Amino acid sequence: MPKQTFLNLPDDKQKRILECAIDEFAEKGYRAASISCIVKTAGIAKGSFYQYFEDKEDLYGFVVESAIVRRKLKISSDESVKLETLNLTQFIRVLFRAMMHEFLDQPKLLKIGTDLIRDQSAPVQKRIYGKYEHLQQNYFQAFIFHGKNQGTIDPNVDEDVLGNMLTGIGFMIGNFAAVHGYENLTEEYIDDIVDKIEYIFINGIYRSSAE
Amino acid sequence: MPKQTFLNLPDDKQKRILECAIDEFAEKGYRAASISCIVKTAGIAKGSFYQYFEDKEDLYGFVVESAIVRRKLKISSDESVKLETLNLTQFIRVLFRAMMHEFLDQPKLLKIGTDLIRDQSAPVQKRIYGKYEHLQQNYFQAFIFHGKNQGTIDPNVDEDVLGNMLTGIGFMIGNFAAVHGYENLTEEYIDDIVDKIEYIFINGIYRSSAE
Amino acid sequence: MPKQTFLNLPDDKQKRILECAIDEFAEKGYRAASISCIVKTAGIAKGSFYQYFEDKEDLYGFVVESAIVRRKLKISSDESVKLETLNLTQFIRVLFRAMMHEFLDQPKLLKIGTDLIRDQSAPVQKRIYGKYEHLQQNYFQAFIFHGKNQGTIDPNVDEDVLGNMLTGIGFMIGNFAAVHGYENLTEEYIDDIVDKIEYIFINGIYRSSAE
Amino acid sequence: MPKQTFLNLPDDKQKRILECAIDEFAEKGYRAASISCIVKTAGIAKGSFYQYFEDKEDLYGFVVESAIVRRKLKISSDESVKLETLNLTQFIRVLFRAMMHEFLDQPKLLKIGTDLIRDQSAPVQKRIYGKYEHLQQNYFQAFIFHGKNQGTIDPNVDEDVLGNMLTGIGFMIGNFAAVHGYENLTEEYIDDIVDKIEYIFINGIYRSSAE
DNA sequence: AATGAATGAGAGTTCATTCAT
DNA sequence: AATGAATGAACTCTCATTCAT
Repeated sequence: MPKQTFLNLPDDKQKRILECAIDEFAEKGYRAASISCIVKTAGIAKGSFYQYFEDKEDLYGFVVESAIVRRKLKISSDESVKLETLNLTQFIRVLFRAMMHEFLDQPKLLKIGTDLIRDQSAPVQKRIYGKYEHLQQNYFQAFIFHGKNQGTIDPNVDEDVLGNMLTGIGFMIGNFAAVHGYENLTEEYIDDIVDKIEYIFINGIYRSSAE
Repeated sequence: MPKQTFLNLPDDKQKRILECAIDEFAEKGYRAASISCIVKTAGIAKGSFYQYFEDKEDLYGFVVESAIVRRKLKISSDESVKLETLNLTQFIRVLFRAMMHEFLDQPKLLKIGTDLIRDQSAPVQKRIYGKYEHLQQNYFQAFIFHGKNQGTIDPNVDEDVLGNMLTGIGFMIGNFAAVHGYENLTEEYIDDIVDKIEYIFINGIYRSSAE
Repeated sequence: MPKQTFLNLPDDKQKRILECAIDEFAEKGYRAASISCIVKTAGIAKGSFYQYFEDKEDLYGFVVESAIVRRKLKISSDESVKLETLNLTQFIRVLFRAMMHEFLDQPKLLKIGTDLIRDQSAPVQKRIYGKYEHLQQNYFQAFIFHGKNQGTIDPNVDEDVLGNMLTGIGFMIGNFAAVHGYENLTEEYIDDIVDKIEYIFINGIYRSSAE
Repeated sequence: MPKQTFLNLPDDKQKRILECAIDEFAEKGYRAASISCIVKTAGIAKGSFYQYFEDKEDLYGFVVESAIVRRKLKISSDESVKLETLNLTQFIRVLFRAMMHEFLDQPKLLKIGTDLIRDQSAPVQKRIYGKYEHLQQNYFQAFIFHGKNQGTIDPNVDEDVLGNMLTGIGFMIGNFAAVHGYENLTEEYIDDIVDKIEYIFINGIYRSSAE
């Protein structure tokens, strides 16, 4: 929803402004983020900002949207073609790898995204969130449907619960990255985590003898 | 770290101030919370506030600390004694019920707690979080150790992964409550969710024939 | 004082710009009127505006001038020829009708005109007003001279006082229109008001026995 | 409607702030008046202003109210006692003298007052005006009723028209003062004007022979 | 110790005007 | 001549914090 003026800007300038905004919103959250700070970092006049965007909320919406778009692009361009051909184990590995890579590539966008999901007491976030809510668990819903259709996922498994567990794992990874540093999220480490998750999803958590 | 002046206050006054602060931080988050609002609600003078606490951050730290203290108390006094006697199914049900009940009893404290976990980029939160990080997943760690010791939980299950999945489910429930309202978190609904989670933890998510 | 560039413009474009400016100044007053708004409504570029006019004040002066010109045209073309042939009662009726009709025909110009008269403290208005002050009470001066020459108006009546009273009535009508809506300024209503004014101008305001 | 904080201020400080506000609103009108300018002139911090008043509109309302209060006080304390005992000629002289003196004493308040009456397109003025509208022509209504009851004013004279004519004369005097300077509004000049108005109200404006 | 008025930096936003194309 | 993006000063208003009583 930025104004046409913004869209007419040279790509690198658009990108520069967007990156500065992402940095600011990710670092400080919606409320504490400062337009003054953003324009200073981006090297534009404050008046210019208001020729690009309606107001702070408009910019925020744009940042959120761009986060979603980037996310979508990532998945679809990298994996979607082959998804049909994967068996379940491969599928889940691909999915979690993609998820985890997101934390490495776009940790700030994810920070903004989780803000959006959680801080719905703030009216602005609520409003923005309302627009994109339906895009939420698409990942996992798609994954679960796929598995059920393939006949590999147990149809008795509740979709919402499983979907939300996976969303929860997303938070877990983010938290891990935040605590241990993004540089520790190596490919190997990721695969190890995926193995462990997969183990639970295959075996449950109980001792065989206990069943 | 409130000043001695605060600790000298009569207990009910201390409590009143704390409750007002909790309300404010839970509702608006750290940044948007207003000292003016807190002192007005608590019925104290603004000047007095700064004789009780160093500054806004000092109060926030105090609120967080008290939240953690309360949380611990809750679990230990209610359930810990009997935990040893439960079998796994009962154990997990008790645990999730307790978790869910927390949302009903202390939604504000939980709001503050999750703020703390998530918003670690905000310098204040970072500082405060650093002090209490080690208190995090105690719940689930204890639960998993217990299960493994009992011989009911598969020792191959990774503790961190499972612990974080459960933490994730905590977020899920919180989100559900935030979206659908705390009044919809009935006992029945909770049990239904627990059943579904349990199903996954028992059976995994895959079709038996796929194993 | 628009620049030559403006005067070179096709008539309809000039007129369009003028009308938009009138609308804006009438609706919002000098200070609140927005150049951005005017250029958008008029469909010209903001840069062009500053090639037509020196600045906002320049446009305002042009609007005022054009308002005065229109006003003069109106009176002279409609009534002046016949004024000589009217008796006093007819004359005053014609005059007030004309005055009142002005509110119906040109409420915006009148709004601008009264702004000008009243707001002389604002430096811009002061400057502009200084140029056109002498054009003020021409209406009424002419009317009074005419009446005195005809021998119908008492030569002892002070011209300035009467002229200003009539100007005051102008404001009264404007206020009535503003409060009750221009659509309530019907012919019948106007005639009624004129009758009442006339009654006072004929009889004075005192009881006959009191004289 | 200022906050209690303002009312607790020492009288001279209250007065200083009020005077600065009057100066500003009178000089620039509601819209163009600047809070920054007022606080600088009054020598208070910007933050303090917002502890005294809700917002700009609140201050404006207070200024308007104080204008009305001053006006009322003036009349009632100076003249009201004796009004009953005056004959009409004396009465009208007293009234117009009072009116004219107002321009000398409070030209700024009158400027603000007429702003209020005229500029009802601005939502703020409209709102404030709505509150005090009923106080408007009280002067003149009282005067006319008094005269009619005394049997000195012709009951056929329309009250609204006469009232508005007198209001119009108020504007006239203001305009005269603005154009010729307040220093020219001497007692003698005032009496001269009153004589001329009175002449019209006694004799009407027409030549006796013309009736 | 308690009060609450005073402070001023900083927030988001607007707008007349300039300037590069 | 025409364009419309760029500019920055000025606006109203907020709020954590200090200070005088």
